Amino acid sequence: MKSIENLISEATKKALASLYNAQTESVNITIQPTRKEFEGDFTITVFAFTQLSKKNPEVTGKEIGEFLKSELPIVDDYNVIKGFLNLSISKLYWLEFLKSIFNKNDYGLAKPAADAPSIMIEYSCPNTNKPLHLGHIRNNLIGFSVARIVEAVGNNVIKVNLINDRGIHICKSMLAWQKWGGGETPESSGMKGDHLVGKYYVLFDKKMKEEAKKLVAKGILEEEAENKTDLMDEAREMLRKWEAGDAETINVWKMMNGWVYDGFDVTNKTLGVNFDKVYYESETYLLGKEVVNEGISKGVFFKKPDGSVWIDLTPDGLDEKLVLRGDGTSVYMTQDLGTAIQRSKEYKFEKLVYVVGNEQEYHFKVLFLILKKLGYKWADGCYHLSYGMVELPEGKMKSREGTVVDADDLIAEMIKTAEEITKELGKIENFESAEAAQLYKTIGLGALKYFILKVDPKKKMLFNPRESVDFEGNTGPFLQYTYARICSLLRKAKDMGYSAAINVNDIAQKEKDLIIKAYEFPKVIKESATAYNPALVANYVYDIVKLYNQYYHDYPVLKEENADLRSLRIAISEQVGTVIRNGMWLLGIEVPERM
RNA sequence: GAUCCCGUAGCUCAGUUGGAUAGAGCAACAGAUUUCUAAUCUGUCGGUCGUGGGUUCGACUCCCGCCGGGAUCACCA
Repeated sequence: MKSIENLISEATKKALASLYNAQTESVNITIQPTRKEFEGDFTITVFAFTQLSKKNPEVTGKEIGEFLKSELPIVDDYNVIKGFLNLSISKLYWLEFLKSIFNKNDYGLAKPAADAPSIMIEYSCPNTNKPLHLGHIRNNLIGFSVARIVEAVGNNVIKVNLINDRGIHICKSMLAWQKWGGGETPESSGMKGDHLVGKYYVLFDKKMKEEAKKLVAKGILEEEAENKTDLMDEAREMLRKWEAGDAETINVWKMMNGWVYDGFDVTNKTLGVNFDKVYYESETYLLGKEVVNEGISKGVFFKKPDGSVWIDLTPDGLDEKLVLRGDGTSVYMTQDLGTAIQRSKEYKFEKLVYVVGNEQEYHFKVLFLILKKLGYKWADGCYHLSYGMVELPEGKMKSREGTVVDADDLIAEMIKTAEEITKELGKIENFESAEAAQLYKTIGLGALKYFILKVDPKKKMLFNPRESVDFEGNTGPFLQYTYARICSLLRKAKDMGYSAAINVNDIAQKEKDLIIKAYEFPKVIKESATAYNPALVANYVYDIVKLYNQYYHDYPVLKEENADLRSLRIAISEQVGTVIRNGMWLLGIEVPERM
């Protein structure tokens, strides 16, 4: 079925050709929803056509409107205000449209064909030296939601994680645990593994600073002191041992990373995010070296006298960039080159999306440019989904100042608040305790996820703890509530023997508004997939929910005595419920059937 | 110093490839429940869209300058 916009657009071109004898190949026709203060459903801006018609906008609009009205059966009427041609689409058409999507539980969600393009999305990418925090939550939620959205427009999606499980930071935790841990484990301490390891990372930092302070007192420069501590030496020594494959070091490393993975799994499972494939840096960090050699022979890279390898990007307006250290060891760029190339061999993807914070924009610009210069065709399909930092009312999160919002704490807090508010409202007296616990989780996480996803990923966002636990207005629980209320309505309808049906030939304005809104759903998903922006879906769901609540308030459904009207209202309610459920699915937010 | 991003109501955010009188939520105030879930709905208050130019029939949107905030430019990750 052709979209209305297409029909209108084509008919308008026909009008221009037949009325004004115009060439319409290159004419761009802008069609937008009519603003609600005017009569009509779609609006064509006619200013641009006055050159073709040689008449003023009013007259041009009228002539085109008249043409469309007689030519297009779906156009019932039109009016022209200033240069705007407002078209009213026939109510019968909207009812037909409603019929066409009605009972489709997966409305808006396309199933990817087997031969559909593949898109790889990398997100999360934590270090294993400390637990996840609010920044990771934003990353996880964006990555997971974008994956669903991209899938819903018909792509095959491969969700991947790249865990930074090696390096000096992990050695710091290990060293501190060996020195002062006394053999403590998650079991013996009762601590979640990632938090336990994080505790030793913090302890290392504290002890090292104490040592550095003494060095400064002895006259060593402050900026050099930390690097000159014995503790840092020991940590570096441990890293060397790790790289040399020292058995004892590897064992401790494996054990402590295992604790961290168990911890991450719990957090990710609670958040509801997952991956198709997990990469570990310990397995990929050597990958890029060969590529560097190839690059030298291809003349893309060059070697400096000290042996370090560089690429000159000054012709591209960037700097010279190091791709391999003088001692032959990798830098970040080396690994990322190698990993990307390996992935391209493992999976045939058309796009590779990196969900990474905007502080790394330069890095990815360079990475993609190098891949392109190395001749990889798929480099054009690489995209850095660069999201803004999460800030707190008192400023940025700083681990040194202890202002980092821990992911597990935050999630627990949201769930607790959901419980308190639910109990306060006294809505679920007849719930089993397990059912109630599930509901608190659904609501608490719904609030958190929606709070984060409703903001454009590209923008930095302010996380105000007080506002995040607000469950009224433009919030996740508000959307969930509307869904639950629809479910309740449908349950009652069923009990009363009423069913949904579309047997009318007239509808109220608010009903038409809702159908039009539902009509926009697939379009919104497409836009949101193109822009990798879940906020478009979030804001859309909010819009339709707001419209529906007004409708719910103004129009009785079950109390309506006219059976046809009643059935129509049930049908509309059910359809809105489907849109809410599927929209929330795209955001990774669950919806409760009662709350 | 160079490059990039951001600046919309007291606060948090929307605002489609440039379109009509710039919209929501929160906060404040005033209302609506014998009626399908009031986590709801309605109303009031709130704006020189940072600022000055330019392009255009038309600019929050595009271009240039300036002001303010942030990020990046490591043989760190």
